[in-house]
Amino acid sequence: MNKPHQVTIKDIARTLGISASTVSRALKDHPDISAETKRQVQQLASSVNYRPNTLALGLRKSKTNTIGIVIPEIVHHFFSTVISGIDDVAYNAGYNTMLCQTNESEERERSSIQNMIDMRIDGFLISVSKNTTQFDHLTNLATDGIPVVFFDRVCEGLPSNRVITDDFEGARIATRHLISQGCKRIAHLTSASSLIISKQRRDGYTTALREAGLEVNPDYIIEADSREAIIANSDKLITIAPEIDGLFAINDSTAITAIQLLQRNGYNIPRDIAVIGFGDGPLTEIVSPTLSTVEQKGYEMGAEAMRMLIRQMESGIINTEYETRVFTPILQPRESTRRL
Amino acid sequence: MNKPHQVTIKDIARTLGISASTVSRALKDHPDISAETKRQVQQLASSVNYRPNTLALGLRKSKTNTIGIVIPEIVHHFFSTVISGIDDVAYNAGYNTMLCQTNESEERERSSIQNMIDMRIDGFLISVSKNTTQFDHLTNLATDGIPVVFFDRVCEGLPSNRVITDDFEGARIATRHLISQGCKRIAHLTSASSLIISKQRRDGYTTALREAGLEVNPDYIIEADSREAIIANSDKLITIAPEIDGLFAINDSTAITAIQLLQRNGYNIPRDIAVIGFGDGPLTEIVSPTLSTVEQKGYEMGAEAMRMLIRQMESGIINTEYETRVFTPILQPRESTRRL
DNA sequence: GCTTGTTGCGGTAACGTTTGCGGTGATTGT
DNA sequence: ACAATCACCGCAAACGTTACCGCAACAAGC
Repeated sequence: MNKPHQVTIKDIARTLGISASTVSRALKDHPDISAETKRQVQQLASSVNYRPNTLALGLRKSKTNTIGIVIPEIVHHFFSTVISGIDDVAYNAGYNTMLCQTNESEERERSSIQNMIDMRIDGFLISVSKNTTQFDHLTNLATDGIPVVFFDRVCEGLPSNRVITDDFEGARIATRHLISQGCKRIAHLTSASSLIISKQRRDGYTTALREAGLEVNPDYIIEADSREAIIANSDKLITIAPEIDGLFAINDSTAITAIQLLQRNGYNIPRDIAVIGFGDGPLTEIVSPTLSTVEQKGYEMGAEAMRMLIRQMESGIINTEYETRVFTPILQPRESTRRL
Repeated sequence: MNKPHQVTIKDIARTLGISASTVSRALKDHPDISAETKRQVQQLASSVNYRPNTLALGLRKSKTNTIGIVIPEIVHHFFSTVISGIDDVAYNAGYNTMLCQTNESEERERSSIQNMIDMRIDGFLISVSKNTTQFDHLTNLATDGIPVVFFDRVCEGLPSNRVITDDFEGARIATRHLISQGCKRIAHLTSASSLIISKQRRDGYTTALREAGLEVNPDYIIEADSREAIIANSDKLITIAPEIDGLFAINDSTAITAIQLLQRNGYNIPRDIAVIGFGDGPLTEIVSPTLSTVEQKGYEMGAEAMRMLIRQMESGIINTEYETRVFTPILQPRESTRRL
């Protein structure tokens, strides 16, 4: 059983003894076509289950109704919720989504984007890789007139549409919360300084300390942003553990791993050291003690990014005005910081 | 700044004063073309950054080098790892991936698949929705000659390519493990009976009980497959809690929620009731007690499914022979079942 | 000299769709 | 009765690419 020929407009035209253009117009209710002809065409079309060939359409109109998602890692609660939000909005608006994970590789980011350009994607939703150092493939999108919305991991310096969380403010809120619980010597687990979000969160952290008249100790800032990184750098954390009474981690899983490490070393959380995370995955209520964090709405961010992209694509105007939507994270205090 | 015209083969032909067919052949090193012409064409092509138009190619060859992923929910650790595996293999093989989540809706499953057919996707990777009751849209794929590999949630009765976990055996292993720890009255948290996987797991559970000479008590089988479902059915679980000494949950998050519920009601895990889950997400080592489970290799399953699909697509032969790859889950005993 | 073969390239059609233009036959207006 | 209007439809080109066929030029073989 070989590939059965998908029925085309020409087939309909042939069996009805009319021209392809008439069929095309009849299908889209063009006023030039008589009611009778329309009826015949539409009936036959639906009875043979005619479906327009999207490739031909895309070729003709240079519009594919497809958008590309470029994301560092799919297996990440935050990112997967973002994708989910994107996909739901896209589906309801009649767009298809192409997905590429870069695995934090710049080279893969470049080639994936190029692939999608080759497929004549209508627009991009991008969260840039941690290791991307050259940004020409991203700036080129703008000069090529392809609409882009960056989310979460945006591209510094490049004017663009953005959907981000207020990382600075979120970190400030988190740190302030620790201070309000009586912490005075607060450490911070951070990520690669190349990422804007980690810089912002660090700034929020130091700002909150200064505002409270507390000293910023560089030894208290450790670069570790994952379960693995904590384990690899456990000695650093253990070294400062006796001195500190608070810990702000750049994300939840890092916070949780730190808590487990500290607990195993005899520290009581939150009595000895209060710990707060960032992101609010599904983990926070499952661990013991439950993890305080600042909530990041991934689904909403994805949905909003998709809506923004649709606006950009459908406005027709490119490159004129950029939008930025900032989501302010919300403090979710739980047991891991309850000291009062 | 309007859309800059993407450079085409015709453009190259025009500036070089040769025909489009020559350019096309020169680009793919056709023997008919002289070395000199090839050199000129290839040099110009790369200097103006020529990229073939995938839509035109797809239209011409009815092959898009794109595959479609249809999945119930993205925000699910297991599924996101599967997607990750798919995407990595696809990327390395030069395929693009289109993604659709059905949100467990049959209607959305149908229309997403139809959308992707309209885009002339080369093949499908599908995990069917929980609520799908009619399967014609899936059987049609076979008659349309479109290669499909089902993974995890396969389509019963429909002969097809499959990548699955041995749910029966996994459940049997899990239940046996509870028995080996001295449990005699073991309850089971299950999912919608329409899903093959839940039926298989239930069968594995009852089989293990019977093999050990233990009685199967229908009251001990509760339909609850998520955090929310447990909370909604908490009274049922609490009712049987005094009688049971073991619990096998259909997935990890259900197991964890059950543990928390039981703990709040004064039960000690694993002393009073030993609990085991299924799936091995990232949660198992984070909770206290750490959760015993049977490990499901999502990434490998995705990768294998993609490889199988590639074989099917590139063999050219459709519909002749179907493959099935079964992954046997591995017991991961942790604290939640340690009674001996 | 004529055939045969080779090398290198161009023309055309085709994939499926849309669209501007034009053309037919019939109806209307004067 | 003649032009103007109208309703309805077909032609052909175009989107970018490739496969098939063919053709010119030139070399070689007899």
